[in-house]
Amino acid sequence: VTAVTADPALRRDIPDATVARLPEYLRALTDLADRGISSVASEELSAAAGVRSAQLRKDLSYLGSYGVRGVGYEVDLLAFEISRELGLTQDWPVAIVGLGNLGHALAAYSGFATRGFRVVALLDRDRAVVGRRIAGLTVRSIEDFAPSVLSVPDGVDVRKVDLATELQILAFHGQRKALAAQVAPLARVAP
Amino acid sequence: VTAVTADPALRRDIPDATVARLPEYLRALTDLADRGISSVASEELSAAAGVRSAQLRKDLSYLGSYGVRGVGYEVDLLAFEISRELGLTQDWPVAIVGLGNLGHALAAYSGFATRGFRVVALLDRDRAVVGRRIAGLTVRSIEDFAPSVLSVPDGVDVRKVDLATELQILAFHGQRKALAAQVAPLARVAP
DNA sequence: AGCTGTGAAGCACTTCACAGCG
DNA sequence: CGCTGTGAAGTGCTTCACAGCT
Repeated sequence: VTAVTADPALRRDIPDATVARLPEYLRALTDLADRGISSVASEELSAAAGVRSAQLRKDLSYLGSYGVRGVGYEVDLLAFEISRELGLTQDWPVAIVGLGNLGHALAAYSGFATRGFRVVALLDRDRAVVGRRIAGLTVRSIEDFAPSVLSVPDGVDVRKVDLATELQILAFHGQRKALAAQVAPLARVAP
Repeated sequence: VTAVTADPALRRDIPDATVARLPEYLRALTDLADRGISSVASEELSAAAGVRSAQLRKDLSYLGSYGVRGVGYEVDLLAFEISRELGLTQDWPVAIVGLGNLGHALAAYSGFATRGFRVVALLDRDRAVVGRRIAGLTVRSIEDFAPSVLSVPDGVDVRKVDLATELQILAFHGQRKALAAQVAPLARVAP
C-alpha cells in the first residue's frame, strides 16, 4: 500500500541515520537564522553541521524538495520543515525520574526548553527528596524504577546515553593512536 | 606491512560499530561476575547486552578467540580481554571543563570512577566558580573555551553527547508511531 | 553558470547458516 | 552433542558524479 497523505512523516521511510542527523542540521540552521542569514547552500550548511555536502543533500531529499537549484536553501523554511519532520511542532512533555545530582542539573537545564521540550514532572522514590521544589516543580513520589535492568513494555522507545561508555570509546581510540605512533618506524621498514 | 605484536589493538581492524558495543558487553560481564557467574554462552550474554547472539560472536571474533566451543566464555577472562582492548588497563585522567549544574553533577558522578576514569581537574572561566572545592578538587581557571563552535586540533577525538538531540530523535519516532496508528485502517484496505 | 536532487556504485555492518572443535 | 568462530549472503548507509532545473 502506498498511502498518499499531507504529512511528511508518512510519505517516506527516512533512514535512522538520517533522523539522527536532523537535530544537528536544525541547530545549525537556528544558528544561521540568529545571525540574520536567510539563505544557505549545501556546501556551507554541511560544513556547519560537520558532514559532507552530498550527505546533507541526500538526507534532505528524504524530507522533500525544499531547496532552490542554483541558489540553496531558505533557512527559515528548511528549519520549519525539519522541525515538523521531527515532530517538534507539537508539545512533548518530559518527566525526569531520579533527582540526584544529575537529575537536579537536568531539571534546571535550559537546553530542553529552548529546543521545545517542557519538563512537567520530577519523580523520585527517595522520601528525603520527595516534596522538595526544584526549578519551579515539586518532586513527586514514584514507587520504584530500577534503572539497572530497564525492561521496556511494547511500544516504548528508549535511547541510552552513558557518558562512561563514551569515555571508554575515546579510550580505545586514544590507545590505538598511541600504539600506532610507537610502531610507525616498524611499519616504514617494508614499504 | 603486517605487523605482528602482542598487543590486541594492533592485530586487527575493529569496526567502529563493534567498538561502540564493547562497553556494554563489559558492563554485562561485570554484572555476571558480581552475581558469581563464571561462565556464559553467547546466547545469554547477548540477551543481557541487548544484541543478537551472532552479533556478539562476530564482535568478539575481532578480539581473538577467547571462547570454548561447546561451553561458552569464561566471564573473568573475557572481561579482562575487552578491558585491555578498550585500553582500560591503563590510567585515563579526565578533566571537566565548565562547572555549572551539569559539570558539578559530573564531578560527583561515581560512574566514572567505577569504570576506570579518574577526574583530575576541574576548569572554569567564571571567576565566581574558580577556587571553589567540588568533590575534593579545587576548580582552576581556564582562559576561554567556547563550547558552541568546537574546532578541534588534528589528533583530538571528540564524541558529542546532547540529551536534547536524543529527545528530538524520540520525538520523531513518537510522532511516526502516533500517525501510523491513525492511518492503520487505511493500510488494511489493500493487503 | 551554479546548486540541487538522485540513480548508481561502493562500502560497512548485520545476519545467516554451518563447519569445526572441545 | 553443543556452542563457538566465520565465510557468504543480505541489508542499509555513504559517496560519487551528473542530469536537471532556476
